[in-house]
This record gives sequence, C-alpha cells and structure tokens, in this order.
Amino acid sequence: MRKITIKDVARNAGVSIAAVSYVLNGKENKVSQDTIVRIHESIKELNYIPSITARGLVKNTSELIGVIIPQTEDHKQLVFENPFYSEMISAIEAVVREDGYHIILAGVDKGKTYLDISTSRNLDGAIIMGIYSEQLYEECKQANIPIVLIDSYVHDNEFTNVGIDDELGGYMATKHLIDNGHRNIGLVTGMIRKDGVVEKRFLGYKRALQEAGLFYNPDYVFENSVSYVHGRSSGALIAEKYPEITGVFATADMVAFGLIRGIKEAGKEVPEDISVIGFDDISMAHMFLPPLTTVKQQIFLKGETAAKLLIDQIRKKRGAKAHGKRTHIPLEIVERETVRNLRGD
Amino acid sequence: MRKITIKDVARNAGVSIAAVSYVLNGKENKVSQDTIVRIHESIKELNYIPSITARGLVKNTSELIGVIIPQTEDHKQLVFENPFYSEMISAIEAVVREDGYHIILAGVDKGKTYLDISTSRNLDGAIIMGIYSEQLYEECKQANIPIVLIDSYVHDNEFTNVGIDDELGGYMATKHLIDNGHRNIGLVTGMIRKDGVVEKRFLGYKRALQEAGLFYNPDYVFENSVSYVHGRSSGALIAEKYPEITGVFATADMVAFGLIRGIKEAGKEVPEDISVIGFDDISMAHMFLPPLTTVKQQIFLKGETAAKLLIDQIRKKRGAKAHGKRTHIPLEIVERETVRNLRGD
DNA sequence: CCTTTTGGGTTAAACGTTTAATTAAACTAT
DNA sequence: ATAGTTTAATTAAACGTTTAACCCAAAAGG
Repeated sequence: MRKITIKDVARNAGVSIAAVSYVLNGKENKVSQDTIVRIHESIKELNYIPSITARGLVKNTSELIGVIIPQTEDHKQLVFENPFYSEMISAIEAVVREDGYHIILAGVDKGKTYLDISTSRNLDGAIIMGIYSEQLYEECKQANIPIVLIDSYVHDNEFTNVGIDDELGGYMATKHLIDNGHRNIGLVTGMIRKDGVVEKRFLGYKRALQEAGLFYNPDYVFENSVSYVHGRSSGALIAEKYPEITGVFATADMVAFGLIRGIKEAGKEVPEDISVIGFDDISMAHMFLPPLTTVKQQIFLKGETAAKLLIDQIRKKRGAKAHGKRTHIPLEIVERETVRNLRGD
Repeated sequence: MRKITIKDVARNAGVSIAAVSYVLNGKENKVSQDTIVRIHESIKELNYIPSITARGLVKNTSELIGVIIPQTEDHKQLVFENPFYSEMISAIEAVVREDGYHIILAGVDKGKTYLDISTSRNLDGAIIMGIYSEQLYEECKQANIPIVLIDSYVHDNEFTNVGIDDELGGYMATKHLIDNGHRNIGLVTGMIRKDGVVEKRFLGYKRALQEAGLFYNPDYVFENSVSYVHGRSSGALIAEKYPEITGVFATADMVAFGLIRGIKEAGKEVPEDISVIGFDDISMAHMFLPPLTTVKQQIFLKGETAAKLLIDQIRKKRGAKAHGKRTHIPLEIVERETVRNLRGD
C-alpha cells in the first residue's frame, strides 16, 4: 500500500496542504478551530506520520545526532569491550529521545570521514567520545554544527567539553593508597599521550607522590594499552619482580581486573599482598571479586550532561554559542575490598 | 558559508545538474569521458558531499537501519547493563557500515511507537533484539520493511530470525553439570515466559535431567529477573538452605556473577562447594574470578549474521523475501574454573 | 460608507536530489 | 544525400514537506 502523505490528509479533510502543515507545526493561529479538529481527525483516520526526511530538506535539519566512538585498532569494530561507552550512550539516547532526536552511531573510517557523515546526513549535532587526530577536529569545525567533546582535552572555543578532572582523579587514587600507608606505588596505564586523559591521571599520580614526599620511580609505571591483557601481564610482573610495591593504581577498571588476575596467578593476594585501585567504576566493578575499590566517575551523568549541553546549543543555534565551556563531573573514591590499610597493622 | 550542492558543481563544471548526478551514480554511459573527469575535478575542488536526505526523498530510502534494543523497566534507558547488547551492536555497525548504512539506535517508547520511527525516518530495515509485545510485531509488519529479529521466537513468515538453539543450550549446560557428577542441580533464571528464550533454556534443563534419570524438582528453580542481584540473593539462598544442591545453571553470565558472589557471602566456595555454569560468554566471563565456565554463544557472529541477512534482504527488495528463515548460531561449552568434577574424587 | 485590519484560507516556490523524456549532434549504412 | 542509430547532453517533473506571499470576506474604525 502506498505511503500516505500530507497530500492525502489535505484531500481527506478538504483543505489545502498548507493548512495541514500549519496544524502539524502548531501554528494554530493560522487555522480555525473547526478545521483544526477536522484535520486531526483525518490524521488519525489515515494514520498519517510525517516524513522527517522531507521536512529536513526544507528546514535543513535531520533531528539526528551523531555519536562518534573509538574503534578497535583495525578500524573494524566500535570499541565496546569497555562497557564505559555503552553506559554513556544509553544516557545520551535517553535525553535526546525526549526531544525527538535519534542518535546515529558510527565509527570514523578511513574512507568516510567524519565530515562526510555530518554533512551528508545533515546532522543537527554530534557528540564525540575519546581522542582523535587533529584532522578530525578540523573537520568538525568545518562541519559547523554544535559539537560536544567527551573526555578530550583539545582546547578550542568551537567545542564544548565535558569530562572529569583527570589530574585530580589520578591524584585522588594515588592519595588514597598513600593514606592507607602505601609508599611504593605502581601505575599501570595505557599509552601516555600528550594532552590525553591518561597523561593527566599520570600527572595526578606524580603530584600525590611528590606532595607526600615520595620518590617518583619511572620503573613503577607500566605503560601500554588500556586493556585487560596489559593489566594481567603487569600484575604478574609486579608480583614477581617488584616485591616492594604494595599498591597499584590502574587507570581503568578493566585494567584493574587484569591486574588482579595477574597478581593472583603469580601467587600473591589482593589486597593482602598488593592493593589495587581502579578508575571509572563501571558497573562490573562492584560485581567483581573481590569488589574493586576505584575512583568513581558518574558515567551516566556524564553522558546526560553532554547530551543536555548539546541540545541546548542546537536550540539556540545562532544564539550564544557556549564557547569552549568545559564541564567537570565530580569524582569520588568508592572504597570496596581491594585496598588494604597498612597503617592499622 | 553556504552548503555546496550539486548545482554548484554543475555550474563549476559547466554542465547540467543531471550530468553531475549521473556520474555520482555511476551511470557513466550517459556522460562522456571528458565531462566525467571535469565533474570529478569540480567535486574535489568544491569539496562537494551529496545530501543523503535529498536523495532519500526521491529514491525513497534513508540508508538508515533501525536497531531496537530493550529498555529498562521505567522505559528511560536502553538496557546496557548487560554488555551482551553492546557487543552485538558493534558487530552490526561494522557490517552495515561497509555498505554505507548507518544505524540509528532507539528504544521504543510509550508515545513514539516503532512504526512512527520506522516510517517517519524512512528506515531501510531494522534489527530488533529481544522480545516485545504482540503489538510491536504487528506494527513491524505494517511498516513493510525488511526486519530481522534477534533472539525471538515469534514465528511469522514476515520476519527473518537469527538466534541460538536455546533449548539445546540449556540442555548442554545442564548436561555438563551432570557429566561432572552433579545430581541436584539448581536453575537460576529470569522470568520464564511462554516462547521466551529462557523458557527454552528451562526446557533444555528439564530434558537433560530427565534423560539422566534425575528427578525434576521445581523448588530448585529460582525464577526472577536476569540480573546480578537476583543471582546474588539466589546464591545466598542456595548456599544456606539447599545443601544438597552441588551445581547451578545460571541462564546468563551476569546472573552467574551474582550467584557466585552470593554463595561466597554465605560462606561457601565455588567450585569447591557449589559449581556454577553461566550462559552467553560475555567478554567479562573470562576476566571474572574465578573465570566462569559457561555456554558460549558467539555474540559477535550473531550480530554480524543478522546484519548480513538484513542487508541481503534490503538489496533484493522485491526479490525473494527470505520468508521466515531462522538461522542458528552454534553453541559451545567453554570450561573454565567454576565447575568441579565430582566424579574424579 | 469607505478604508483598514484581521482571520482563515490557498498558491506556489523552495529544499537537493534522481531520472524519464527530450533534443541535438555526430556517425553509419545505404 | 537520406534515413536511422548512437552518443552526449539538457529539461523538467517528482519526492514530501514548509512557509512567504497572496487573496478574500468579514469585522472594525473613522
């Protein structure tokens, strides 16, 4: 059966197309009460659903929001190993749905660039999670739609940022270990890239050490990828070769899980022999055994905040562009069972 | 700066709009070699990117694929607690991207129904995960686009199904326990609904019991939600009140995690006192401590398969509609450390 | 009673494409 | 040289909306 269009409704109600469009758009001062109800009846009767596509063409909108998330190395899959992203997406979807937007999920490929997606799809806005090449940010500017960056430290007035104070987070984690009497503290982490979130956490780690008058030992930082496997091998390594290390800060919960596994495989116990503190508080953290002590970032709130800021910006399009604003979601230590208090002994 | 359209390209290349469109669509027999290159040059020069929206209007396509996933009870969030879905989505996105499609992610709300989304967005196809109300399936038929259902047992020739043999899975899990010498076997599971996946697994559980000449004891099935918390409370309950139970089949890994926690909290050990087998093999299963023995379903393959089938159907639109086909992804037990062999003793 | 305003409606252009129909020129074959 | 065919281009309608511009009748103001 043919698709019903505004034309059918108009005919059915015995009015012009324009009249229908006016009531669809709530411009009710243009139409008499009588016809309004007549039109509504026809809409119901015919089960008419307007085409967002057609509307988009003339209004130059799409009611679509792009969500760009990191991909695996081979550019094949979206990086969902870390549930972190899913939780955030869930939050984003929830808020944009309220305003009739949908999210389109995409990785950015070699061939199709971000700009391609944005302009060909006529995105109304985009949320970009993670860190990418300079080129991508350039493209974003050209795309000329509201964009909010999550967990990125590019400082450009074009973009709104939401994230956490990673330096503080690193500091808090390390300090928590120190406060519990640890003095030789390892750091296991992904690649420390200039202006990346892990660099900030690393900086926080160093600050806490310094503040406590502890010596920063580069040998104690195990830098590779933010992954379970890196955690696991580092755990084994630490347990076997660094008996003096009593506490380790893993810059992501996933890493912490691997770390604990590695430590146990090497015959030591957590937290009896080695304490571990993670970062993120993904939902798995409290389910893990032993339940993971970690720096909690409110993932859901983060996604929600990003989405709200984006919607705001889309709304007042040419209004006050929220220039280079950066919102920080608060952090908090959640103590569970992987950090031992050396002081109490 | 204004958006560049096909018109600009045409002007720049000194040809008609139609000519440009023809080369864009590879109908190169309609255009001379000379002009083809001239047009390509203009495209490059102006950085022209075609509007999918506009094209969609005339071709009646959107190059958009809807992915419907379950929501939390309150209909607020997408159900991402279970990483299961994220993994599948990642797979789906990967394959549809190859063909230039994007996925739009949505929960189905009270207000906006599935049909609304589908027709207003002019979806080219949809993948629906999980089980919904009759009404939704009715709407789907009316929408009249290719649809593939993942993990659903609605039998209707309109839909292509991909899933696993849940009955067999339940059987395999239970049999594995039996083969390891267990005789009193608990089942902890979500609500057993007619024609739902958990019902099938439950049926498999009973079949394995029966086949082994074991008595089916309704008291041994702990039916509630597929969630960590349900697992946890059931674990405590089993450990405390059912000393005769030595093995438990949890119908989802998430549940198994909770189960193990509950058992340990009640002072018993896994697998020494009670063995546990899960279902799914989400990536967390091998990271868990102890690593979880489970029935592995190839989640990624499942998503991939669904996506491929959908694309196929979209392609040969009016061609052979893959009528009511059901594809089963193979299952396999992966033995890790939560099932104890009682026989060897 | 004439002019202006207002309410309620319609017409038609525009959004950026695709594609059927048409035309014009250049070849082919006789 | 003529008719027929092929090639390469253009024109214009169509897709489903929105919205500025226009129109007319009735009400309001003077």
